[in-house]
Amino acid sequence: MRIGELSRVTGVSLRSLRYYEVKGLLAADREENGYRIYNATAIERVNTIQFYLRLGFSTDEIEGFLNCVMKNKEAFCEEILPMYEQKLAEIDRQLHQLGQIRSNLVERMEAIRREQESKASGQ
Amino acid sequence: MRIGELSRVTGVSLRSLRYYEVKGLLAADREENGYRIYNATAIERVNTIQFYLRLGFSTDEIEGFLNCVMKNKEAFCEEILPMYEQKLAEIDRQLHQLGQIRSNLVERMEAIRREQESKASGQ
DNA sequence: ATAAACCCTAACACTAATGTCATAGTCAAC
DNA sequence: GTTGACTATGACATTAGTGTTAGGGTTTAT
Repeated sequence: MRIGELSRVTGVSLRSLRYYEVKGLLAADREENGYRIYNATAIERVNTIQFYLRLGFSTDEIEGFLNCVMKNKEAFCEEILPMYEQKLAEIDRQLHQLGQIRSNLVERMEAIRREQESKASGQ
Repeated sequence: MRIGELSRVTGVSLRSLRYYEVKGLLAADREENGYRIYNATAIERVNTIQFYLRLGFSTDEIEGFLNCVMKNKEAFCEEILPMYEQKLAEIDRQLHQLGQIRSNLVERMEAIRREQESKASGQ
């Protein structure tokens, strides 16, 4: 199939499909005129790429285990679990940081509201 | 005081101080030779900018209320509480999204571990 | 008068996946 | 044989604050 069809079937833009090729995630043969041709397995491959992107993995990270998880079940790939653990730690760091910011925001908001009330009550 | 001293006192880089000027956050007079000169209030102003940046506000957002909060107490500025609420909502959206991703990660990790164990137990 | 420390502007880099546009070749259908 | 749909590559834009470098003036102290 050509790139337009692959885009329609997967819902991924032409731009992104070409980008995945540049990043080494998605190979394509070429017709004589230079058009990319994909075999049927490309659909699942693109879906898999999107799956990992939504999990917060970068294309560079995905490149490290995509071939393995496409050939085997995820659990068979030894490199995948450490990647998950590392990504989880990253997410937890971000959650912690956002939580800190949130606390500070809420604290300031409460202080402002207290000041406004004390002013309104003629205090 | 000149920019180098302001940088030393506040711990903010020259680059950032000049950037704040471009963004309209921090005005500076000029000596005849073109050097920026700041009055003493610039120190508190820079500290205030940093305070809001750490709360997750952008320079554009800070520009909207900085003059008011520098002249008055925060609670006096009517525009500030809606900004806080908006920022809090933003943070909560991000927290929610990160939480979703985290759940998916953990779920996948558990599934992988289960598969590996069932394989190891000769299942 | 020279070295060291200071200041100026302007510009590129960075992150990272995607959108968009420009220019152009190819192909199918009518 | 021309229109319209499809494809190709390449390049710039996006976010946003900061780092860094280049090239060039100024001030201060010795």
